[in-house]
Amino acid sequence: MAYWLFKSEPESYSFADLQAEPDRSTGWDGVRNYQARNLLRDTIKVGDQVFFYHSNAEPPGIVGIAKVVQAGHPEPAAFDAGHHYFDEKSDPSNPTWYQVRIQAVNPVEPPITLPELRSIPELAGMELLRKGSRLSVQPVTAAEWKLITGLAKTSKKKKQG
DNA sequence: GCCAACGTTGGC
DNA sequence: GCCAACGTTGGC
Repeated sequence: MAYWLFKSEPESYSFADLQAEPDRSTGWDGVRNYQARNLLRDTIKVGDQVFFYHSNAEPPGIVGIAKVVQAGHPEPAAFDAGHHYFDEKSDPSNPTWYQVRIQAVNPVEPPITLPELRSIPELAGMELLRKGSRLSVQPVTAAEWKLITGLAKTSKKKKQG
């Protein structure tokens, strides 16, 4: 069991969009970075848990939790000539791009914002907070996961009084 | 294999 | 909208 953080711009695909899917799940397609592709193809497994992060948002932050329901498999969109993610250089017999399927578990309400994450000394080494970090699929350590989900519960209790 | 040019990401 | 940081491309 491992932990990950997936970035998405809410304007293109939000956590609400994921929750609105018929089975609350989607194939995580459109990743066009080889480091992230390798994680999708080789490393991410069924049952792994995922922070759903909104980038280019106001504010950016973790807005939900999802889980992996299907491990890495070739990304169909890359072979679909009509699709935005079509890649004519990708050979179906040796696919370039991979996806996993994730399913919404629950929203994080209120979201845990980027400034909030930055304010926590224990998270100083987190990939997301690294200067210049752009990886859209990135590992999260068990300690980071535990700490952040703990924050989510705390803020939820506060909200409920 | 080097590296400049270019495109993208994503916080601010 | 700006721009720093990064990845990719392509000329040489």
